[in-house]
Amino acid sequence: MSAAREESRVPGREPLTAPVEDYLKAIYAIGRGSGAAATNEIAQRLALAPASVSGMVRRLADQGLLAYERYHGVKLTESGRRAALRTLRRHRVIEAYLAEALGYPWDRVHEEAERLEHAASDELVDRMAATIGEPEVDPHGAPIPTKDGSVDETEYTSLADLAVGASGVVVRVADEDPEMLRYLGELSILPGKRITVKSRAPYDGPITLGSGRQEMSIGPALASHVLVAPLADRAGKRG
Amino acid sequence: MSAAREESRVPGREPLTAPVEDYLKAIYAIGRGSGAAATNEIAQRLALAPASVSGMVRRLADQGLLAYERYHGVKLTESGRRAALRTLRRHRVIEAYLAEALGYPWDRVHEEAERLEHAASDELVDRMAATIGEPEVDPHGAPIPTKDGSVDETEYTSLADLAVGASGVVVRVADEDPEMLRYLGELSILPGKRITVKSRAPYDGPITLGSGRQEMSIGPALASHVLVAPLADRAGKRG
DNA sequence: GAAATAAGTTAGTATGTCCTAACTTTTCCC
DNA sequence: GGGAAAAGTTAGGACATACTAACTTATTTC
Repeated sequence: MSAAREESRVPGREPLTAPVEDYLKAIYAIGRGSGAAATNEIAQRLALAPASVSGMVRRLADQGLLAYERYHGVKLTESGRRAALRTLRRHRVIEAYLAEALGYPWDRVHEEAERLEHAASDELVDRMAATIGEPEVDPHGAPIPTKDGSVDETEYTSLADLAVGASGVVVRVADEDPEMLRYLGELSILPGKRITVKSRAPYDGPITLGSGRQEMSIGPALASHVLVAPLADRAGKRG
Repeated sequence: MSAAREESRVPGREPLTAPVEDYLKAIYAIGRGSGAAATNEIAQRLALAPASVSGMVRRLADQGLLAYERYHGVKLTESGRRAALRTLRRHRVIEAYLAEALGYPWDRVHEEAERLEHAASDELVDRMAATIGEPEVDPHGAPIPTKDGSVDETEYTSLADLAVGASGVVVRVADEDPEMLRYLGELSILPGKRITVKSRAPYDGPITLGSGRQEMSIGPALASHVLVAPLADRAGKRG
């Protein structure tokens, strides 16, 4: 490799390429850190052909980032997990910074962060985090991994699983689709909001919610992306 | 190309690759917008083998970004010049932002900007510029191209060319070497500083400068990177 | 103006990442 | 448990970018 390529390395971390970082992030997201990831699912997340994934996971396994058994999916090694979390930290700090410091709307931070995360040095990310007061979550409520590689992996309840009558505080919206985010924003279903399930139509029908003095109705597909911390004032989970 | 690659395109501008943007910037810098650039000089700036440049330059010419005549160097076309200035604007706005908003020292903004310039959208760059008050120069005093593609191309006098007795205001340091920048910082030779040439030793010897109540001596190699706007209070240029 | 030197090009190769087409293995279902 | 469907792999190729080695063109120098 040339001197120019050497120079393009990002200081403060291993010189993983952007595609490699994307693979690791995807595998982490699928396995939530622990479980195995299927070739097809990786391919779908990254919008690649399954054949391309087969080739790449072999190389990542050779580099010690993945444990790979042919025909049986992959798992992150400890080293792979650390790399994935470093990228995830960069992504989420950048998202938080764009929203806080530069006034980005929450539906557009993801796309920008998706590119910057590969180019930003750890120093930049740390300065961003310090400037906005060491945030613990990104604008969608996703937890930001710490520098030493730990993350809050609490599994929250989806709004689609909250029983009628139960209340909860929205902690996270687990989707980056700008349209969906804008719509939720209009309904003011945002991290921190308190919400009560008023009713639920049968056959996976619309869910009626109360939030403050507002009342609204959303479909289960949307609700499934809204994660809440249930409040212990009434019922528990749905059956 | 795959959907993933499509997605990685930066919105708000042509999807030029990072290497292509680097070539255009280098060619612009060599030709200062107008003149021709030699293959070898491009290669040296980018730390590439001349043969690699021959290949790339042909492709850029095919794309209409360069005018290329075999064995006779290249020139930017109007379209190439515009692309170069867009990248230069991104680079310099980012440098200014890193220094202003994130407290980066002036000797480290270049390296970070060198990577971010390829990943940042025009929207991000515009928000950065707006946030720090639409700067006109970067931390080294280099002019920031405007969105519509114009730049201040004033040619300033180098400190090495300023006559004994003449004064000037430092407008720019035309080098990105961190060590050099730190040294100049220690001497407090910074954009905006007023400086007088007190004496000049023969045979390209050290130049003695006065700045405020300070007096110091620098070599001509260093002085040649310090650009000044001469003040009309005493002598003119050195012959 | 011809030889020496400098500058630039082509040819052939490598690397990383992607693709499609064809094949193999695993899983599912009756 | 055997065949269909789903999942995954290999083979072979493309593309962008880089390299080295060998060659060609341009420039300098006497």
